[in-house]
Amino acid sequence: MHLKTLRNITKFKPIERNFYLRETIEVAEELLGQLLVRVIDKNLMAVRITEVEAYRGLLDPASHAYRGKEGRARIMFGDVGYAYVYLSYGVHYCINVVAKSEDQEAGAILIRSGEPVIGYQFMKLFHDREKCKISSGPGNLTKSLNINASYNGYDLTAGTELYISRGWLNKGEKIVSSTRVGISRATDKKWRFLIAGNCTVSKKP
DNA sequence: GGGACGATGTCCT
DNA sequence: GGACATCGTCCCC
Repeated sequence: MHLKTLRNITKFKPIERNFYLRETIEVAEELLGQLLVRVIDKNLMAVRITEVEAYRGLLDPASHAYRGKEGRARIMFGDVGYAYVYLSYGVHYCINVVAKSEDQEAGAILIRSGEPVIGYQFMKLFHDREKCKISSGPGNLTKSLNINASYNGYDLTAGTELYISRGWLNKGEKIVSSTRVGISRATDKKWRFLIAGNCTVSKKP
């Protein structure tokens, strides 16, 4: 990251809860460029979010919330700004942030990829990869930031061990949408958003 | 109770 | 491009 940009960030302050109290898809798009901040024993790490997917509620067949609130996705029916973390394929953790308008019963955004901006060397202790690959894809992202199931239900607005803070979009960066990755239902919905051309995006649209 | 199946990543050919 | 690791959840028998 450029020093100029770093100077503009006076403090890593979590984004307020109201940011997430809007239509899931709208929040998803605006999450691009924001910072996912991780603090472990006074070590600071942050990635700039480059790829996300919106998952809605009872009307989205691809969503874990599709079958109702009595399953693993019950967090998605709760208050906004909290993390929904689940184990994928028995191997990888994936992290979502709950976001929905007051009209929506459920909704969350899967954070798929990020670009390391702070603490890359520390991240490598958890996942030793080059910068473009270390947080590319939902499983790699959680591995590089040492996020596991204990963060399911964690408040991402508290500003403690894990939170989201204001970031930036670089000049000329464009946001594009595409269909979501790895799903077998509702494959027509273009609810994946990414920063075009960024090397950390997991699968080019 | 049991089996199929993932919002994936890696390694092999 | 394909096999497979690996386990929680869900759905059906």
